[in-house]
Amino acid sequence: MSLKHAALGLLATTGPASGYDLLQIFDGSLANVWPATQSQLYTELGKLADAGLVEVVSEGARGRKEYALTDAGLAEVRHWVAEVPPAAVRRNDMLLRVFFFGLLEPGQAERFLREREAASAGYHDELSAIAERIAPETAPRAVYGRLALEWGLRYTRMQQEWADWAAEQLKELPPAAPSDAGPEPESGA
Amino acid sequence: MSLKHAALGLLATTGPASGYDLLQIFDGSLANVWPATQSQLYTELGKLADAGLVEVVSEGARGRKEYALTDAGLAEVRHWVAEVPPAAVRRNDMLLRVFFFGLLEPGQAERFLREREAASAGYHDELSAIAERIAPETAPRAVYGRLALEWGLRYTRMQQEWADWAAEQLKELPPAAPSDAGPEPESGA
DNA sequence: CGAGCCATGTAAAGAGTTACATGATTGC
DNA sequence: GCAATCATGTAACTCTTTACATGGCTCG
Repeated sequence: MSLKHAALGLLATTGPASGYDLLQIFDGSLANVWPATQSQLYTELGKLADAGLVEVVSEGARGRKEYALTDAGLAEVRHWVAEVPPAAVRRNDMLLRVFFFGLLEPGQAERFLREREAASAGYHDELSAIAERIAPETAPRAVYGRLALEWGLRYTRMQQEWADWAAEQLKELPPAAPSDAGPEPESGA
Repeated sequence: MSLKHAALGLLATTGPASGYDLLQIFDGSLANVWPATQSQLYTELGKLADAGLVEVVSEGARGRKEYALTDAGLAEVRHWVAEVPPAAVRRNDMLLRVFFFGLLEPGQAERFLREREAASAGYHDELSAIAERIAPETAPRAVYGRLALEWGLRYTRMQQEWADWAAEQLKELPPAAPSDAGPEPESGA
């Protein structure tokens, strides 16, 4: 549902571009919020052209097709950004695993959380590095990307702190006598 | 990829259950981290049975089929929880919109962020209410669910604070003279 | 006996991923 | 000429959503 709008939005902000061009941008800045594969992008551009939201404005070397937004496409993406409420629930397979900690051996859950803590810290550092790289330029085009980046910094820090907190919580738990809700459903249960 | 493990995990923690039973649990506690539809669950249980990860242990009234984990299923879900690294990137259509703020009229982006701030605050309150409802019981089975709940509390607060911060940032921006990276790609560009 | 819940399934369409397939151009 | 990069497309498969379809049981 949103690759459509991601493609329209990119065309709107960067001007006419080929599928290949858009793909570079996806793999660059946008990959963290909306990854897309080559296959998917080309298919989507075809559909958008059929729908009249984009049009081929020039054909270059090697069969290169340059797409540009139509007025309808611009209206569509503006509407989507400003007026369509963002999706509320997001799937989270990390948290899904947390729900099933009861199935693990003692220590495994804590190890899991410590790994998450470290991974979040590492990801936070990566984002910090990016932030420093773009900050000096104060690139005017990057303002909005910087808002997203700040979200990432806060998110990764939050997750790091949460993982630490959660790991500490587990320490304080009684060793979970396997009587009540133990991880023993086995076949005979 | 994970509905499979969500279903296996539920069967593992709650013991044998029908598709209908699992659906109630999905719509209850698990809906926030991994929503599933009725259709999807029944199909998935069928596939899991074919794969030998679950088996029908009894058939009740109204065609009710009760599924239980097999040893293979238990091994699979334990492996998934403890050893398969959680997915790194998560799509976020809210942040995708942020990248395209340049397309909006002045004020629209700030309004968007204020709405997000309010929505996050509201969601935070909902989670708080849930937390208070389960806290007094100190239900021993809910420990892990509480870790996830705390994640939600921290996440919603983080997002609320970020949205406020981001809205303030936009205020401080120069009114974006439509010279450089302006939102005017139009047809003639 | 009818409403509401219990309970299961299929079909179709929209997204996304992975793999395959092809060929032109540029620069060394 | 060969490698890297530019550039596009198709096919098969999986996952998710929405809608359709069916019927049994329970309680008032």
